[in-house]
Amino acid sequence: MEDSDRYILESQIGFVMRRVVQRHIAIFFSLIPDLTPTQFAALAKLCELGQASQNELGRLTSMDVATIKGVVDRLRARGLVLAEPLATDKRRLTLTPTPQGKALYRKLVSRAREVSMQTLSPLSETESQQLMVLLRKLD
Amino acid sequence: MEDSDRYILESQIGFVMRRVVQRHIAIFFSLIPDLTPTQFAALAKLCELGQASQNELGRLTSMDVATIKGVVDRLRARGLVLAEPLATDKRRLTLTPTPQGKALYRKLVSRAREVSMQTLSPLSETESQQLMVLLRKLD
DNA sequence: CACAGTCTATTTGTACACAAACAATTTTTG
DNA sequence: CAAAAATTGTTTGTGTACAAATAGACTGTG
Repeated sequence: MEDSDRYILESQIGFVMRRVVQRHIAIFFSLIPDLTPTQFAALAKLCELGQASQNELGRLTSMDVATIKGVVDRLRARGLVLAEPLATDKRRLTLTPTPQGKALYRKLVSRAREVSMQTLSPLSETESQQLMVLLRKLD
Repeated sequence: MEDSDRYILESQIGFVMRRVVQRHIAIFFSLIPDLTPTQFAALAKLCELGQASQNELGRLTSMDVATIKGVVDRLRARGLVLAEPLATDKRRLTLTPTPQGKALYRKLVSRAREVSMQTLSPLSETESQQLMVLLRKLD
């Protein structure tokens, strides 16, 4: 009764994940100080698609409407993304990466791969794959 | 060359973890709307310790000095935590859970266990343990 | 003992993250 | 076709999260 009553914060999945994410973000920042992980994700996805509406980009990068707006606004302010209203649907804002946006993405993508590698560096190849499989099930 | 050039956002550890954390927070909120995960972590740790300085509590819950201040301020505002300057070291703020804070913690702790269980519910017992072992290595 | 370095807490500024409410526009459907 | 429903984007408010700067208090060493 005593023992089962104890709640060990450090053993909870949420707590451990928060710490792992903190470490990951620190690694990201050390290798890519130019952009935040979120901004890079949005830019990467937009470069992959070539074009997308703001909402669409948010959905594909798992960002809330309010969040993606902020992220896109900052990318626009830095001249990495262009936004234009869509003629055929006046609700939508069509986003396109600018040449600078594409260039920055191309420059940073290898470092982004390195971020993932460094994050997983305490694990063996097999362990890394296992982890990804398990995390995907929680996705 | 083509294939190794592709950067698949959805396969990156950071992206997947962000999504898993989002799901976890949603589960947390559905079971414990009273407090945020962070607030609960701080309260739980403080109840475990009985007492701690603000900085100490921050370190033990992996929160930045500015973050723990905000969290503690909100717990104090709700009468869950009491803060008193320490006579023997005037820099420190001694934190103690109030009776209401302790009562709330006792009330919520079983639900917090349930949050962890629901988060891990897509995994078998063995898989959950594997995941925790792997995440701890990235910690 | 003095003072340089460390520690604690606060403040400010930037950036996610999400809920809720709103306006403007499609789209659906009765 | 007209009203209802859904979609897109914006705004506001709350809550992490972290960097950097500051002030006050302690500690250690010369």
